[in-house]
Amino acid sequence: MPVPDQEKFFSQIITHILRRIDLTQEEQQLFLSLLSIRRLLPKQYLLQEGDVCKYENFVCEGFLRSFYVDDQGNDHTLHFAMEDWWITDLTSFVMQTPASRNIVALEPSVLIQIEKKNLDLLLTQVPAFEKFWRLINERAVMAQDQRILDNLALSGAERYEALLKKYPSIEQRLPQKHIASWLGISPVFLSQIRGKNAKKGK
Amino acid sequence: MPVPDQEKFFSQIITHILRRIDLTQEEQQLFLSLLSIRRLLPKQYLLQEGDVCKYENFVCEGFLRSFYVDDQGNDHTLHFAMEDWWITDLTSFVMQTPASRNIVALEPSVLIQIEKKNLDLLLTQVPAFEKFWRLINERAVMAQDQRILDNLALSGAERYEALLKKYPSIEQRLPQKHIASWLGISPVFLSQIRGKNAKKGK
DNA sequence: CGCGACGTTGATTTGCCTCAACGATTGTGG
DNA sequence: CCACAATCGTTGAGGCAAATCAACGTCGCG
Repeated sequence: MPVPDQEKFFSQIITHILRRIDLTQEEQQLFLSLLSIRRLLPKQYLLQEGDVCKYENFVCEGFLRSFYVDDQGNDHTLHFAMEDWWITDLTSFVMQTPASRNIVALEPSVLIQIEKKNLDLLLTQVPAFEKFWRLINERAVMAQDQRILDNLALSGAERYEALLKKYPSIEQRLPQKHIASWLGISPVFLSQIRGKNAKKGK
Repeated sequence: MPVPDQEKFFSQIITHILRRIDLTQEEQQLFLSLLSIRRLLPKQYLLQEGDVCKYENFVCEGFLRSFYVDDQGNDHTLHFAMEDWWITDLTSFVMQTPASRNIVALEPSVLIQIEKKNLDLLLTQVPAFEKFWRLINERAVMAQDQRILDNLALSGAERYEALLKKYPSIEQRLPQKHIASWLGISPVFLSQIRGKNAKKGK
């Protein structure tokens, strides 16, 4: 029995990919044949610490969070992912080693997954995908570089401001504690920042 | 007049590349024809904030540092680069926009440079290089991801310890203030950490 | 209705910074 | 070759940003 809406999600990822590289019909078909669709409910785990990450995941719908839990049980948010974003534990995926982090759905989500061995196959069969992943990685490097810079150069309040500027609607979609965790500050402190900003009529 | 030691540096970068991808003799020759060699003295700038970054730079010899200077004049170290590493301002290079940061030599250095338009040409002429840069970017993503995680989850002292574990000889090559700047702590505080570690017989 | 998750607010503590003074080292010009 | 300046690391004192702890109100949900 076919996955409901499979066509819709496949066409979504094809659109996403054709924005960056050109593919023939045959190449597109090969690509699609290597994918699978995965649905997650809120609080459902896509990856757990210790497991080997088998997939690169493209988010068709929903919202995911990857985070690390330290010895004292505090969790630290590494990444978020929403529609048209990719998410994985890259180190675990590339090296096929146990993951150091968890990935969990925050909303009902639909993902398209490609398995490691299928991705390897795809890259040899259709070299255009090398370019695609070069570009994806390139963007990731630039974004992470900026995040590192912000962590080094800005205060908690400034980082929050920068985040809001880049993703104005983030607050509608995420509990504050996860935003705080991504920023690297405590939820209590984020609340204080918001309190001050509110007074200043921002 | 030929650059002294050019052959040596070219063979160094070819070795570096053949570790990751296969190339024919012709492809290697094309690649080499797109490169240029650059020498820097200590304190000499490779890139200055505001300039557009024209090159990807491969370090044959020496040591470089990229850093951002904030409004208050504090500098923040983004990256180091030593032998067989690449360094650039990726955002400036990819988008051809003014750089937000500086890159400076800390030691006498020899770089191999490839210009943006030559790299673009190379990528279309020799698709194997797409794979090469995908792999380079992949490594960068993994390394930066770990750095972000360390910044979120570890104290200054712990980050220092992690750095020493990964690069035990880093202290021989870098002044402490640059290490502190990379770690995101003040030089004074790093000195205190070292003082405590020394007492504990570490 | 009652419980648990979340955000807020206030009090206290702490990790790290800034400022300042001081040796040690390096480099530079006389 | 030496004097001087400049740079660097160390050490101590005081201060601030942000964490922790705790109590409380709100909301959504079983």
